[in-house]
Amino acid sequence: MIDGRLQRGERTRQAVLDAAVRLASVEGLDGLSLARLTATLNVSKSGLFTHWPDKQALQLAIVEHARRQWTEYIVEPAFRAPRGVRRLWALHERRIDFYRSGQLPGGCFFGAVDGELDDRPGPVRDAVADAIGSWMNLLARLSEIAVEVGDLRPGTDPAQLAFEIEAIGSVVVVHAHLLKRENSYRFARTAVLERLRSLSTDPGVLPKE
Amino acid sequence: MIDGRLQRGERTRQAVLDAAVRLASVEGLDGLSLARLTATLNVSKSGLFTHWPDKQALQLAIVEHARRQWTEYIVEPAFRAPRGVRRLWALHERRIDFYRSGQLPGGCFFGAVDGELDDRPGPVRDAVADAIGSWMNLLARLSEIAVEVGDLRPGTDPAQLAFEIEAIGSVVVVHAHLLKRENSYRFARTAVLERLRSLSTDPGVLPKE
DNA sequence: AATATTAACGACCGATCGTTCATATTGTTT
DNA sequence: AAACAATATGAACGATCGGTCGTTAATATT
Repeated sequence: MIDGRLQRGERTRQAVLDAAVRLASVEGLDGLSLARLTATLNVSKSGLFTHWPDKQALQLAIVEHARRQWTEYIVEPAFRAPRGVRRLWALHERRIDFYRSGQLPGGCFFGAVDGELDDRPGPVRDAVADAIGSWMNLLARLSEIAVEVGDLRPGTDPAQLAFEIEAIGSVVVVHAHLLKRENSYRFARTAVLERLRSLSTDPGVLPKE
Repeated sequence: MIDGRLQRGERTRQAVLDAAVRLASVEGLDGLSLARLTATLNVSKSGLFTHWPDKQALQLAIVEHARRQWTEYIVEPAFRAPRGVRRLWALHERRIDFYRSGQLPGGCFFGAVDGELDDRPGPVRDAVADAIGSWMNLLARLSEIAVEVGDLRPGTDPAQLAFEIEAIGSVVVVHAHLLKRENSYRFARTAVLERLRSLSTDPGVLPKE
């Protein structure tokens, strides 16, 4: 038995979070004002406080929502690739495709908010740092596994490789949106692909380009 | 003969811009409010309008100021290194040192503002895009020269290499400040150094680590 | 049918935003 | 000394910010 009232609330909540992540990918989390958020929705400003006690709680929910989207669109599909270097590559490829698909108008939620939270302590900052930290750990762990299964040469530093992949992946948004350089997506593919091939024991398992 | 009034104004202007770049490296350009900017200075909020007609004009001046600092602290010193791959490396090294030195509390002005201006048209956005675009062109040009003088292997794509160096350089701020990972600076050094060595005709001209 | 519960709203609050303006202060020119 | 020019200020403005409150609509429970 389903309570129609709770159902209605849940529907609204998801609609707000969807719009919020989209908006925040452009304006950031602080730049996002409640009035402008509700402007494009069938929700009043005071209606937001039915679901979240204050703006900070909403911001935390937004971060959580963006994180779920990231997992759903990028991490989970990549895990359909076989273990080792191919899974690592799939992760990067999915990410670039996600950016290029224009799913979020600003390109990337985390890219839009990381700059404004750098040195501003608080729960929101911690939540974003935790999300990005987990992503980094995932990259490092998959790199480690790729070494263990023999795809990548022994001696390869997983943390170093994770750092490099993340660098290439994160800079592409700025270059594509701010500098309007469409070739950024290709550069980002090439950079990581060549790097992985150079570390691979058998480059043949990776695509040619 | 110097007009003491103009002198005074110029002194104030520089003090404001210095503080503004520092503050904006943490809060961004929009997050920066005039009241908070003047709070730490001996200037009233209305006093700002003596020097700039509105906030946007001030923001443009701030971008210009940050750009001058970037040139002064990073580009010019790097040009004391000999032409070729060593100059390219010096550029990256100076940049990482600038970040690590903590000259700006937020680490990097452009890193703090690029996310919030991604898709928001206007003169400020254009100014930031122009600054970063020039920097990219410099990286690409120095890469090109490094190929021409024979330091880097022929066939090296300067734009691709510039993209990779910029990626490594820009991500280090987020990792050091948001994730508080001190090893980011070392990762960023190693990544570019190894990349350049792998492309060099004579890796001996580059430092070992 | 009467009562609780949940979702959502409009009106309003104090604080802060960027901005204007009349005025004061300081330094230069005549 | 008088007139002028540049710098800087405090008080106030309308707009917008995040947030509160009393009320209504819809659904569920008794």
